[in-house]
Amino acid sequence: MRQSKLFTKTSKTLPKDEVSVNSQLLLKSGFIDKEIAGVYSFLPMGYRVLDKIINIIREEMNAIDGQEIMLTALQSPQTWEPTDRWDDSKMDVWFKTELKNGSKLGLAPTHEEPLTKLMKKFITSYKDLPVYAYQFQTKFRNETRAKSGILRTREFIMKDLYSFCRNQQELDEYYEKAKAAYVRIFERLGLGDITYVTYASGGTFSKFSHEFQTLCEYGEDLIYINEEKKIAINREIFEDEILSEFGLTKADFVEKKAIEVGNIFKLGTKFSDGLGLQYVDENGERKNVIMGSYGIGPGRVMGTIVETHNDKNGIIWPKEVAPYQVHIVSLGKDEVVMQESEKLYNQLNQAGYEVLWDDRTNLGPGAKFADSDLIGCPIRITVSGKNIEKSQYEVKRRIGGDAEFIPQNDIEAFLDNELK
RNA sequence: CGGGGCGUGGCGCAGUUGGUAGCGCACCUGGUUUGGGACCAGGGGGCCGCUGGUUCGAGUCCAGCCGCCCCGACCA
Repeated sequence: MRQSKLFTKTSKTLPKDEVSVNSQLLLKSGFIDKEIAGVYSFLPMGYRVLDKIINIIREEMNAIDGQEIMLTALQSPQTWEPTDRWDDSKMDVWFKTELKNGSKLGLAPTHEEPLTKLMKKFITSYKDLPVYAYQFQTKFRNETRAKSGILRTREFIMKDLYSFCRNQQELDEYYEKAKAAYVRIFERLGLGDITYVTYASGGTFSKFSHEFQTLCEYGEDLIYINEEKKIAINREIFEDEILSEFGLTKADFVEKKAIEVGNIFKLGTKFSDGLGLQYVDENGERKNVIMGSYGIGPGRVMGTIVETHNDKNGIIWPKEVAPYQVHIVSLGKDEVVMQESEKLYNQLNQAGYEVLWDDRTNLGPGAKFADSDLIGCPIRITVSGKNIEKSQYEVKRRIGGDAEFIPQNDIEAFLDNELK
């Protein structure tokens, strides 16, 4: 991408009341735009990051036999009344509206009911199970208070996978596979070191659910971690009685703030019972399907990455999710510099790298370096007259350290080593 | 939903006792400049959040409403 063609611009200033690091950096760099409180648009660079996060999640969901679908955001009360979740006192985040003819509609805050209802059309026998379906879909939640940039919003994309199993054992096995998939996802997203599988309350059908909590001072959750056993416990179940099951006491844990980036939950028969999703087993008996749900919010993940990967100059994207892997910065407007830059740009594109080229000729070096740091691509290559004379490229990692000078012929080998 | 702060060109802000609405950034034109947010000269751009009130006259005073941020409560 030629930066001169990018319609977004970086900004030097921000509203003084915009406090969260993720909103500051993402707004300043032109990755996102705020429409209203808790409602954000993703602009070209931000959407590239979001898309990369989504694709990593998609690959891991496919790897555990997830079948991707796309359910509807518009929902009818009939779908939700059987489980009593159309009632605003039971589900208090509904956005509700109506058709011209007066029929009530709601914007889906989650999708257990519609998918369970859908599955009634396809699941009748034990031979139809298990089934795992997931989607990346916009959820609408009328939060009383949106806050923290893109960490708590009223409209957001969620990956939600739902499992449909014959029995508890099948669910338990799949649940463990999903948990392992989630661990891989957060590793690939660059959050592995600071993300903890956290025990949380489980509801009617299992003792625990699991949250994926990323350590962050700006997080709104409190968790308790034991590094030795790699165990983390959510605040709501941090009690002596529960800790004793792990052979631990409160003194063995350290309190940390964290952001909940994922959540997996055994639903049991709560929804299949409510909506009548049953199958006939080998003996001809009708049984409720056993369900589970598995959620991640890609937008919140993006905000969490920014909160945990930045310095005073801007964002430091992990290589897996950076909008571009390489940022070529051309200094000056010499014909030679521009020609050499374009040659490198074409070469790296052909080699399969994602390249942002700052080809703008109306800015000084300071402005370009500041923009480059703010945008936060992993590798910056500076092309200037003095480097061209020496047939070398000047390469700097966004994560830090001094610039290195790489002979022009070795640049692809260098990048292979850094990025592959 | 309770408390606090704030709404003025695209963005960030100033605006005194009520009296022609300003500055910086960005933008346009011309010129100089180019290794960490350059400079000079000229130029364009405003329902001052909305509605009503007081007044000869309101960005400024009063009332109501709307919106934004933060803290708290809430967050299958």
